[in-house]
Amino acid sequence: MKGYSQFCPVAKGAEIFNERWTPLIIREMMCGSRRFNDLKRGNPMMSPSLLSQRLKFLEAAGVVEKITRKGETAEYALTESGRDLGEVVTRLGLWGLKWARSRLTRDDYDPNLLMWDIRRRIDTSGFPDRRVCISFMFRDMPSSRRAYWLVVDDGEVDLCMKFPGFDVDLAFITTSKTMADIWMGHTTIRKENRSGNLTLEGSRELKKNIDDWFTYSVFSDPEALRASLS
Amino acid sequence: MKGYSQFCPVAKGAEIFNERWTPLIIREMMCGSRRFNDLKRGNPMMSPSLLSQRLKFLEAAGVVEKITRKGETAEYALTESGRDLGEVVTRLGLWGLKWARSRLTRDDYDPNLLMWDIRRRIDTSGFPDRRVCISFMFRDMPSSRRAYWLVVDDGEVDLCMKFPGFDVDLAFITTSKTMADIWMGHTTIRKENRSGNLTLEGSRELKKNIDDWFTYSVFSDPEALRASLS
DNA sequence: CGGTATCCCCCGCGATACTG
DNA sequence: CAGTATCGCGGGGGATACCG
Repeated sequence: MKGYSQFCPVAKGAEIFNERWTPLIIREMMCGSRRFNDLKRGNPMMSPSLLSQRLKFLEAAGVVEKITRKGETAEYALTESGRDLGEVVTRLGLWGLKWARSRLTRDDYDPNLLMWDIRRRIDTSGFPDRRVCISFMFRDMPSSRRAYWLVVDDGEVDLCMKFPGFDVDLAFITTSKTMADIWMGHTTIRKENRSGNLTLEGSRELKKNIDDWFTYSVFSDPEALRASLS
Repeated sequence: MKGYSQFCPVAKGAEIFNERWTPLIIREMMCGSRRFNDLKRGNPMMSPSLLSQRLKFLEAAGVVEKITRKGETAEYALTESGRDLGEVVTRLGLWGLKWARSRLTRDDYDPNLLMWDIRRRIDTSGFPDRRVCISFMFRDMPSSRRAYWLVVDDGEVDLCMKFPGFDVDLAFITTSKTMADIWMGHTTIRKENRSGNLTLEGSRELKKNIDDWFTYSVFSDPEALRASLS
């Protein structure tokens, strides 16, 4: 993007922040993604060349640093400047949550992204010492994005888009919109379960403890999120 | 800008906020501009058609409202949503002030914009009950943007780019960069006056009271600005 | 003054392929 | 897995003219 030819700090900030995709790259990093393909996965519609270009620009702008250790794959991290900018991203998100919810379209409810988000925040600390498989079935989606499996093993959570071949311990059966609304904290698992929009099938134990291991989006509690900002 | 196809509130916010020029339009409104040409003057590099387009978009997004009173010229104002978004703009500015200052280029020091900003914040309450004319001469600028006059009369401040024909009560003689640095609070009038980067010629009275009527940018006091945010 | 209409260029960026 | 290379188009947006 060309500059604004203004000395105003808002203009100088916008020259960096207002590039397309930039807030979403920073958000992804704040959520813990450090590798190229993780960043890409969090932004599936972004082409790799554009992501590469943006990362270089943000690096030059002092927002991101690339860490290359020999033998290891490169990682990207926010600098102090980047973490500061991350607070702007969060506040933009809080604004979006409050004022732009009505602009959500069907296209926005992509289960790929939703599952990628959910996967990241599964709390495995209370899980049994064996492999656990949790399936998600989105009735409203075409076969290509209808079914997902989270495989929890030894504290690791893997997201599969093909049946991994393991017994399913718990199945979520719902729509992508209901699941996204749950994830965003606009409703709860228990409420949607009771109303019939969400069916849970499988382990009683996992169902009982669901509030312990199924962690909602950080935006599900706006007050707490806002309070966490400086 | 096409959307991101993401339900994430950051993405929905960015679909509105991250359009080119949008933060600067909102900043301009926060500073009190309400009419089309005032908004345009605060963003001289923006074409009128694009400004018109953006205003329509922001109106549709619920950020701006257009107020049309018959017989009067249309005005634009921030809605509650827009004022909320204004806080994001301010925080982006605070970030830019802290982390993007080094990216300032010569192009950014446009005296037109600087004078437009200064004009807006002259405090006329302590001025005498007669017309006062204050000139600004930027030594480093070509003739087209070398000289400006602020004419204060009856509490109104007019910005002239041609000599208005009035006696000059006080003259600022400096460079655009020094004046911008003063305006942004990176230095002060007195300091630059002493060091010789700024020459003040004219009324002793106006010089003595200069801290009363020459108001710096809101960004000159970041702590106070931050404290003013919710 | 307060915009709209038009034209056209350029480049951002999406798509795809490919490479180490 | 971690990117780079290439290509082509679409439309964003800059410039200018014009209208009510």
